Amino acid sequence: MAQKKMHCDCLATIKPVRDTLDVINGKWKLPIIISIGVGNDRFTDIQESIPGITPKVLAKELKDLEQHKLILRTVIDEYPVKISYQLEPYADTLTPIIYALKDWGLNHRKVVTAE
Amino acid sequence: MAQKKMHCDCLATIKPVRDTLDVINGKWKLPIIISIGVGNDRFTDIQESIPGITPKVLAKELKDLEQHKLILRTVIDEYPVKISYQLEPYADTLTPIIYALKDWGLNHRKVVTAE
DNA sequence: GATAGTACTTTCCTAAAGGAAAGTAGAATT
DNA sequence: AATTCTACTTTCCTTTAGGAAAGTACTATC
Repeated sequence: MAQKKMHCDCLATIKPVRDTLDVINGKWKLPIIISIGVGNDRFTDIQESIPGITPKVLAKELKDLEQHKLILRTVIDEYPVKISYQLEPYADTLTPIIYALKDWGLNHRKVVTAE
Repeated sequence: MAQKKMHCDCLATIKPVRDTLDVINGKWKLPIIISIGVGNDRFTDIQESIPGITPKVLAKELKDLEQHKLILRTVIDEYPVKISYQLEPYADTLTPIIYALKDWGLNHRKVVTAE
């Protein structure tokens, strides 16, 4: 028998984790979802609520998130024309992830500053 | 008074989330932690357990994770010299994040294939 | 002296992410 | 005709991530 030392299989966890990372990867997608979730529905408000984001990056990420059915873009036909961004209900399923990341980040800051 | 329309403040959430993302960003760090956590402690085993990873990328990410005190690198002085990678206890604090990402990924696959 | 085994490193390359600064579009107001 | 407002777009550039293929270092065994 070709008995080899085998690595332990962990694909059952790695694969879904990577599926998720493919959707919410990068520096900006979760911050944008958080910002919209908290009530910022206009391009400029979202931009101002996220330090360091440029309009180019914001526009690109908003398109990505729209394609992933996480946010909804609505044109409001007033003067001047406004655009409203809202979370799709599906975006709420990201809440546990956001809280897990927030909690870890808060604790990590304590750990790092305690050093 | 210079009353402006104000964006809603969400920095209390965005900042810790970004702190976390700074540590576990990229395609490979969480898969590596999962692999080591499940029992793969050797370079080659970790490499084989994560589809698509190259030795160069694995070596770099292992160094990053070691610097962040998430894994421990131990030299075993046998012949041939072996290296053992283990999770630091601190890496266990990432478990809630990993499960949240795994659960979301599993559900997302259902959602996407149902379309 | 050659070979094997483990854990990488090196080189070279492409693609994607990110950023600064300025510009544009379309309609209403002055 | 010029200005204002919102929501972007455009250009140009730098940085980072990722990947393929081959090579290296060390030591023990044959």
